[in-house]
Amino acid sequence: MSAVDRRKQILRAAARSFALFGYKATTMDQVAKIANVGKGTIYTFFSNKEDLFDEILYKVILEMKMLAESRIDRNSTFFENLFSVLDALLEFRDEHELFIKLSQEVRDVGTLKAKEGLATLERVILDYLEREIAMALERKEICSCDPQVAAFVMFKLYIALASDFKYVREPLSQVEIHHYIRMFLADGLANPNARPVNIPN
Amino acid sequence: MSAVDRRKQILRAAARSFALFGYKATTMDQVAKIANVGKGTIYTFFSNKEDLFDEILYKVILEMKMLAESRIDRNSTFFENLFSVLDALLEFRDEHELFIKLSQEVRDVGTLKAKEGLATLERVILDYLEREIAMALERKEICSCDPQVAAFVMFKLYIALASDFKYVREPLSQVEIHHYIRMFLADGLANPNARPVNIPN
Amino acid sequence: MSAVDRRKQILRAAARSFALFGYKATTMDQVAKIANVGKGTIYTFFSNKEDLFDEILYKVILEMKMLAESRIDRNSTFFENLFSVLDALLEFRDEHELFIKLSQEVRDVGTLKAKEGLATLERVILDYLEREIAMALERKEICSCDPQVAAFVMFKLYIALASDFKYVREPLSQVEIHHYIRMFLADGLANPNARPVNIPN
Amino acid sequence: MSAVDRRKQILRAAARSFALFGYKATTMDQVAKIANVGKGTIYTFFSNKEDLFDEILYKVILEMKMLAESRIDRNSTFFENLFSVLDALLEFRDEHELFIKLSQEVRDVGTLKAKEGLATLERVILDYLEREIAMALERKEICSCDPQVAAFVMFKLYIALASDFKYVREPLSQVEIHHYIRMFLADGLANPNARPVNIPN
DNA sequence: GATGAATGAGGTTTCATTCAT
DNA sequence: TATGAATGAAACCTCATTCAT
Repeated sequence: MSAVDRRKQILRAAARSFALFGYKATTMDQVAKIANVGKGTIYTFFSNKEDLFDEILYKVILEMKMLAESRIDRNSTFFENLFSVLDALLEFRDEHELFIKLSQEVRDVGTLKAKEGLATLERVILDYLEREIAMALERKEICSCDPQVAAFVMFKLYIALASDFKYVREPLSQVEIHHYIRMFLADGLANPNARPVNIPN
Repeated sequence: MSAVDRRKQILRAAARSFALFGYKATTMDQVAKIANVGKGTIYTFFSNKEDLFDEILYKVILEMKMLAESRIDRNSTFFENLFSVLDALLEFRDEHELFIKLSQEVRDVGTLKAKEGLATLERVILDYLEREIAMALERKEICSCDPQVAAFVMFKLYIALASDFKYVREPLSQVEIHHYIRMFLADGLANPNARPVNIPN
Repeated sequence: MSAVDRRKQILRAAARSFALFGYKATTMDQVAKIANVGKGTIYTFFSNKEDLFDEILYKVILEMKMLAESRIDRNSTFFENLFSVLDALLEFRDEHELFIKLSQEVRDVGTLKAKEGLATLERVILDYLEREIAMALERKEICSCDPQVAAFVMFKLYIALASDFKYVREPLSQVEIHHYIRMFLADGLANPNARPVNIPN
Repeated sequence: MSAVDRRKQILRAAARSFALFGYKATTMDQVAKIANVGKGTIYTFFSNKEDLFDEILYKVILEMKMLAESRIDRNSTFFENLFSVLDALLEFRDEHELFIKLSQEVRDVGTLKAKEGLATLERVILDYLEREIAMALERKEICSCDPQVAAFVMFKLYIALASDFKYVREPLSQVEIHHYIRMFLADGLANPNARPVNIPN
């Protein structure tokens, strides 16, 4: 196997383990076993556990950024863009979701550097959302609110439905997630005009 | 200092540390230092780390149960009751918030017993919410949706606003939280009739 | 209760626990509980665990010395004296046995001082036996052998029958012990003249 | 050094320390230091202290069983067989002696499993001896006695001479041990026909 | 003087990291 | 270069000893 393949395999294994068990509970032995490489091999590519973590973080940030930018169309409405990006995210859900969990476990990551890394990603996402929301406000597409709070709620709502939910009930399909985000974010629960959720299955 | 005070001090310190750093990352040395007691002292009150954790968990479950039951009025509407309980929870925010974080870190808690404890609490809350939502649906107070999803979203929305938010921005006041939950849950962002948030300060 | 009574109670409790569980496995909490006094009380009489141990040791040494001396009659034969002392020891078996165990656990006693204490007692007993055996040899009462080895075997044989045996089978009565010591020590297993053991029960 | 060598070194060090200081008083630090390995290295071969102890126990049980079976000859007399096994045991004295001590410290071993392990070994040895003694009784090779008591005394006598003795005096040679066991067990101290001990040295 | 809650040194065990092969 | 055995810092927990009541 090539060195590049090995590296990717380690990254994939680590991402999977970090997501499943968190930063502290992920042991290098576990990563090595999942990646099917020797433990020492990890250290030929990454100088330590934190570095490995950071690289995964950085990759996800980059992917998300590119993905979002490729979907935004300045001629579309806020909600059209939001749902377009949302659908793109959901297509790679398995991959990103692995990460999404980590943002909730910031507190477990011992080192300052890793903490900052996670904060960075969250900040990148929130900043982007805030700008979009601010623009939507100016165009009166959404009702008056603090863009910071709105962005944060969107972010958490997405994570809750796309990832957290399956830990307590059967996981939601892409269509269901899409629908519920529209229901809670756009229309409101008390809105009598809200369309009922149509679950295809 | 009296024994009861010491016990409380340890509980407070542990709750604080569990909430800040998670279960695994909380060391008994740390708890001892925060509580300003010797490490051994903790073990005179709690037989081990898990016991300490369980006691905090149990106390929170009890408090929340009592609090919710005291606020529900069967003659009031769903949203009236929801906001009444919400306000009660927010009054003790500092105390409960400590716990709320833990529910996000279930996966990091090593022992089965602790895991089950956390799952229990979340399940208690969700079950309660689902029943209330199902009743509201029958009375047509809210629009058609899966009560399980709606309950889950409410739960996560509360945690996001009351607790998570302050890790990225200035914390929200009780009034703001109240208002945003109404906005996202009841009225919807796209609703032109939604009242703007009035921050007293 | 008087201070002297308290002191005795602690000594008795400690002797019991040392004998049952050994030096290391005996905790001061345990001694306090058995003695029905506060843990701190022990430290008003004994400066530390080792001191408590030493005192018990010293007391037993004294008792045994006095007991042996009171039974020895220079006009009697070696075996008559041996069995006389033996019977005296067996009368206080419960009390002494508590100690006897300790001589086997010398290796568990962490501190040099305690180790030396135990060695002292064993040495006192062995020296006494050696002198008696040497005298018996001169009088041709017993067959040619190294008094050091003979003394040691006598000592161990006594402990084995009077104390160790009950950990694997039903404990032996005083009469049985007496008889078996005679059989193994004086007559020999292969001796056809040896009288069979008459167990009264 | 090879892994197998390291493993053996740890076993040897642990056996030595268990024998010298007992189970509780043997620290993993001590074993590591004696074995000249890092503390963690022990845990690459044995999952915990008890496992390390059990392995030593099991090995000794096996060795003793095989050794005894290889020496027993049904056409020989009881004492011939006894001394044959005895000599075989004495050849590996250093190795077995390490264990023998442990049988005296059963009471200090905290865990049930270890306790049972030690009891098992003692029981195996005693059962074997009892059967042999019962057969000897039927053939009138030895005088009337309880086989349980006789077996126990033989066991303790062997331990006393082969192991315990050197803690109070110069250790006995193989020939001396052989001779004294014959003297005390077969002939009796008071037997005028007993041959004097011939120490070759 | 008696007490037992409080303490921290020292025990077992885990795991990120190193390094000889 | 890839490996995994070896390592020791740091975690949890016990218990002899102290000291405020």
